[in-house]
Amino acid sequence: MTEVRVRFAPSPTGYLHIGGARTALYNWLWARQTSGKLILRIEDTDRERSTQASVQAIVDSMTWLGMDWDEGPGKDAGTGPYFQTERLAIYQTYVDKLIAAGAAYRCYCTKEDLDRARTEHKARTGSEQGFRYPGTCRQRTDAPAGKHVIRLKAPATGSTHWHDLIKGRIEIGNDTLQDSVLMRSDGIPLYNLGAAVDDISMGITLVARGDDHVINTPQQILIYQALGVALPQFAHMPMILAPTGEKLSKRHAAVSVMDYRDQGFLPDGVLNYLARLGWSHGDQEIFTRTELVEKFDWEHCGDTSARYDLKKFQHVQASHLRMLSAAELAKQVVPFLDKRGLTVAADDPRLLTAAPLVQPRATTFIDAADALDYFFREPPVMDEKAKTKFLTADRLAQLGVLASVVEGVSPFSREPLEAAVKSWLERDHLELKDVAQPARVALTGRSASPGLFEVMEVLGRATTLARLRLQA
RNA sequence: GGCCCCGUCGUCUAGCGGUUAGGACAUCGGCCUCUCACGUCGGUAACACGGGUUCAAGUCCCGUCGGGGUCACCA
Repeated sequence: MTEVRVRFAPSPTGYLHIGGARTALYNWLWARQTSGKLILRIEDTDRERSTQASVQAIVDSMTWLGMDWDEGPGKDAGTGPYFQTERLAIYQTYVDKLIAAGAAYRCYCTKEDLDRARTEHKARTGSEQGFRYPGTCRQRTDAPAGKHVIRLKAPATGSTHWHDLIKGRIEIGNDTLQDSVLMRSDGIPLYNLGAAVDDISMGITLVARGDDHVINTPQQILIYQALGVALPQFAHMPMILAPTGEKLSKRHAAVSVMDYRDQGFLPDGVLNYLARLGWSHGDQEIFTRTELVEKFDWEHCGDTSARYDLKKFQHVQASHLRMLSAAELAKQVVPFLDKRGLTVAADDPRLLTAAPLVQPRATTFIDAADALDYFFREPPVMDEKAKTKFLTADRLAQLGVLASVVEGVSPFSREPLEAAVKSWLERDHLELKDVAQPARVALTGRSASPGLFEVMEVLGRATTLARLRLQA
C-alpha cells in the first residue's frame, strides 16, 4: 500500500477561517490515522492579495489548533519549496510538457482583444455570463517571442469523470469546459496549473478540499492525463454556511480561528465542533483529539452543506473545558486572569481548589477567569444590584453571626463549615436560603457563585471573616 | 442563464427497502438545590412536493420547487 499523502493548500489572503480550518482538519486527521503525510502548501500566486501576515496567521492558527504538518514551511522534505511563487521553474517545465503533448498552447490575445470579445458576447446574449474564449490562438503552431499566456486546449467532446470520496461519481461534459488560462504572461501559474502540478510533483494521493473546487477538477484531470500521470483520489467536502444560509464570509462574526483562541476556546473543542460539522460517527458528539484521529473516515462525511451554529459550538467547547484536570485548567486560565489584572501562579493552591468549582460554570477561559475573579481580588467587585437586593439592613446582623459561627471551624473546609453553619441554623430556626444570598454577596460581590462552603474554603478563614465583617 | 452539488426536527446529524424515524444543540416543563451552573427526567419539533419502481420507500428512479457552488491573466 502506498503512503497516504494529503495536503492543505490555503491562499494567504486573510486569516484562517473555520471553513479552511475544517478542510485542514479532515486532511490532518486522515494523515495521522493512516500514518501518512500532511503537506502544507501556500498558494500565493495572487500577488495582489497575498500577504506575509496572512501566511503567519495560517501558520499560527494551524499551530494553535495542534495540526502539525510533515512537509511545508519550515519543514522541507525534498518536495519543496512550499510557496508556489518559489516554484515557478517547475511550472514552466510542466507547461513545456503540456504544449509538447498538445494539451496547451500559447495565446497572444491581448486584454483588449478579450474585452472586445466579451463585449460582443454581452451584446449578443445580454449577459456576461457564459462567455468563453473564442479559441483565436488555438491552432497556431508558431511560437513568436512576445507577451502571451498559456491556455489549456480543452477537448470539445466527451466527458471527464471521477469517483469522489464524498460525492460519488461526478461527470462533467467537456463541452462545458473552456480553454482557460493556465499561466499568466508573467510566468505565474493560475490555480488549476499550480494545484495540479504541485499535487503531481509532491506526490499527493488524495486531494481533499472544499466543494467549490468541484468545477476545477475536470481541468486538473485533463492536465494529469496529458502528462500521463495517475490521478489522485478526490474528496470534495461541502461548504460551511453562515447561520442565515449564505456563504460564510468575513462579514460574519467570529469566523477567524485566532478569534477563538483569543476568546479562550480550547483547540480540541474547536476541532471537535468542526469535525462534527459535516462528519458523524453514529450518535457520538464529543470526541477527544485521539478519538477523532481514530474514528474519522470519508465514508461518513455528509454531502450537504452545514450551517455554522455558535450555540452548538459553545456546548462542545464547554464539554471539553469540563474534561480538563484542575491543573490543566489552572495553567491555561492564568493568562486570562492576567488580562484582568490578576497575577496568580498556576500552582496557587487557591486556584487549584477553585478550578473545579468554576469548571461547570464556564464555556471558555474568559468565562472561567471571570468566575475566578473574586477569589483573587481584594475587595471583590461589588454588584450594586445584588448589594441592594440582598445586603439589606435586617440581614447584616446575620452576617456577623455567621462570621463568628465559622470562625472557629477547623479544618476550614467545606464539610465542617457546612456542619457548623447547619447546626447554628437549626438552633436559631433559620433556613440556609435565608442567609445564603446575603453571605454570597458579601463573600463574592455577586448573586451567583459556586456553593457557599466551597467558596469559603477557597477564600480561607481570614478572607472569609474579613469579607463577612466588612459588610456586617 | 449554462454546468455541477445538495434537500430528515429551528440547527448539526443517524438512517444505507420493512424503524413507534434515533441522538445532540436550541427551546419548553419537572427533579436536584444556598444562588448560578452541572447533572437528571420528560415534552414540542423533521423525511420539500409530485409521479413512478416494489408486497413494502426517508432510503431506488424521474420531474418540480428550493438552497448552494461555479462560469477571471482570483483561489
